[in-house]
Amino acid sequence: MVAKAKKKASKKGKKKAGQTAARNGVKSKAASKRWKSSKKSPKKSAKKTAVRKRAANTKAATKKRRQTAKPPSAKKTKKPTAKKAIGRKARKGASKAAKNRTSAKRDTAPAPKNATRKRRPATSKKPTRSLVADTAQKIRDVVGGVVTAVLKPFTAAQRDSYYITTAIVYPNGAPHIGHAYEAIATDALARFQKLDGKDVFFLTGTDEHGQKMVQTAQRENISALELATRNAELLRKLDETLNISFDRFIRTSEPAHHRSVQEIWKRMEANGDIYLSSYAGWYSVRDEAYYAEDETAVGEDKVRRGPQGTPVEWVEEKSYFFRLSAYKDKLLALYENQPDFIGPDSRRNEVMSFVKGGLKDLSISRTTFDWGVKVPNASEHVMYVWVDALTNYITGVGFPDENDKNWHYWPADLHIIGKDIIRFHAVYWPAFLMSAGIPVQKRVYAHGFLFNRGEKMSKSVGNVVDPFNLATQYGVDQVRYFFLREVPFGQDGSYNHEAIVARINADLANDFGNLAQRSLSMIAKQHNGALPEPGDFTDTDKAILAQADGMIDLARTAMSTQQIHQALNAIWAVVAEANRYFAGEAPWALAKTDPVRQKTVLYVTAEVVRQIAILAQPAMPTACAKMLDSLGIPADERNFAMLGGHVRIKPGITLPAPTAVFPRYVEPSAA
RNA sequence: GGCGAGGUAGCUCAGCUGGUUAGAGCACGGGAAUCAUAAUCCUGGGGUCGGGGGUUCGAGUCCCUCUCUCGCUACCA
Repeated sequence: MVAKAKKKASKKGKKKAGQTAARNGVKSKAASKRWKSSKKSPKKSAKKTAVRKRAANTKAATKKRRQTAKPPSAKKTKKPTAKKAIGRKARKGASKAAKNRTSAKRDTAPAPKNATRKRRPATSKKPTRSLVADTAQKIRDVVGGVVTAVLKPFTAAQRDSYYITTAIVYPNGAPHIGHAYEAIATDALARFQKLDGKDVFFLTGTDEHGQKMVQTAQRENISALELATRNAELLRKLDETLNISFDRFIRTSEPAHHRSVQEIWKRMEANGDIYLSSYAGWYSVRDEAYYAEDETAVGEDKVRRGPQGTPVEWVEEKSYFFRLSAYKDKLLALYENQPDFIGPDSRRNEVMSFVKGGLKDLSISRTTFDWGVKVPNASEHVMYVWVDALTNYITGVGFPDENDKNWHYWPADLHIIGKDIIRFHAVYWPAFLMSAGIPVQKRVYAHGFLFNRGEKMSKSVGNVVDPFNLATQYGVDQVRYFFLREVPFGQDGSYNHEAIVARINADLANDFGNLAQRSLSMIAKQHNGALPEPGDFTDTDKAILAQADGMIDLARTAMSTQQIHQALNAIWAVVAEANRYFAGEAPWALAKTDPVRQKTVLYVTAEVVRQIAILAQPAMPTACAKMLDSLGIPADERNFAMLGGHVRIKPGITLPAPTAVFPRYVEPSAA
């Protein structure tokens, strides 16, 4: 009983902490607390679409292997001890035979189920091709509805621009790994669209106002603006280090932003949605949040404290309110009519249930500090948090100047944010926009949090990782790849040294880097660096080419719902298959027995590597550029229009000496 | 308390509208190859699918129940 009560109490405290995340920008410490104990990452909708593909891949790959394998029955008498074991083995053997039959059947099946299988070559010993088609279809089956919904409001003809944003960061400290993660992911999404032909605008920046900034600055004996400037520069430097391709870095202290915020305020006011009232309660300066009476307690020192353990004081102040309560039905209609407005699905469910529960009006101004945007015609008021912060997304493209050269980008296609601020982006922001008569953004996608060895990063635990150090230690592209591939986007993720090294060495050095190296060095040594002219393609060649050609569609499908890891999975399935192809064809042996055939194999491999390198650019721009240099691909032939098989690498061109693009990570001590 | 999502190999996870023998990656064991950044390829062992009922010819896959985990949210004190 007591324990239960205690548990409840703490639960409540945590919850409130999360709600007051307010000004903490992208990720609040307090909000993060809630995730501390979560051992497993939430498995939600993302996972469903995510892994289906992978499963399909691997399954088919296994089938293939089994087809070429010896009859399993030959080995079945190994361990006749346990009855169970025998039964098991026997079953497995039978299973293999059955699977062989089915996959054989599938390969000769009369008609593909659907158009997506059109690339499937006529016949082959490798069922992996159909696997690609299957995969594509499966992804479509799962997310197809969503994809079409995304595109519904704007057909391609009407709109080829793509406006994407990160959340703006609260710069009261140095940027941490969470900022790096969000920037990397958003950058990969932005680069993908750009390479795919979209006119992309990518906004990021800092949310600089609020009392906490003032307090931190006071401690350091500098002004809030100086503090903001210092940390904004650090953040910008981090972005540059990580190769983030933002188009504009916005700071909310900019005069342009103040103008913009005041304008949206006026429009909301003109619409009758802002009114003056008063706000009273127990206020914690340190948390910058109000607490209900029952959330506070008087301690032994006779000081009343809030759930975060910070002192609170009774404050009554005039405050402007936004009539959020009037938007319940409109918001619900928005979620219904635009099912893809919030992602992942689990977040959508949460938001909808929150809104269904009824909305309270929002306090949107403060008189207790003045570091912020002044309320029009009420200069003793400063805007409080969300009207100010959220409006950056329209300031960034020129609001309120609708003749601005960038205004056509609005409404944003995608706001990438942390899961702790989903409500502000999926409830408040569209309500503000509706009130002001501005089109609502298309979509909000919430990513998860990162944990160091499963634990939240904290100074006391001593596991704070500086994102700059990560980049230095492992390499920028390596870090980017790791986070994008390792963490299903939308779920929480965990990272540690071993996992990072494993990805770098296995995926990048061994699988991809070495594939390029082993083929290109053969071209360099045996063909004087000239890309050989291929002979006729065998079914095997056609199979691997078809799989490479199919990558772009898979990637597009995955990326349209921000399943970045899924796109990379699809690409690396081809990397694996290409290694199988190379080993199977053994061009080093063909050099002596069948030189013509060897040329074809080397050509096909180069072509597959080319497509992989082009498609992996959003994740690893620099390394892939080097790889494409090694393949002699001109700068203007590195976009996604060059994928899919209608364009092939040109034989005959002389390639520069290959260099190791993805070196193995060797422990410093062992080096 | 309400709503929602989950509990499948050592780890991370796939398994669509129920169908013959439950899968992958990583890790581990064995073998092959030697072009390549000692990088690759093949192969094996290992789960009775949280517990218990039920429906069905047949359930990881549907229903009930218990239990545990996680998320959102309300309220009491």
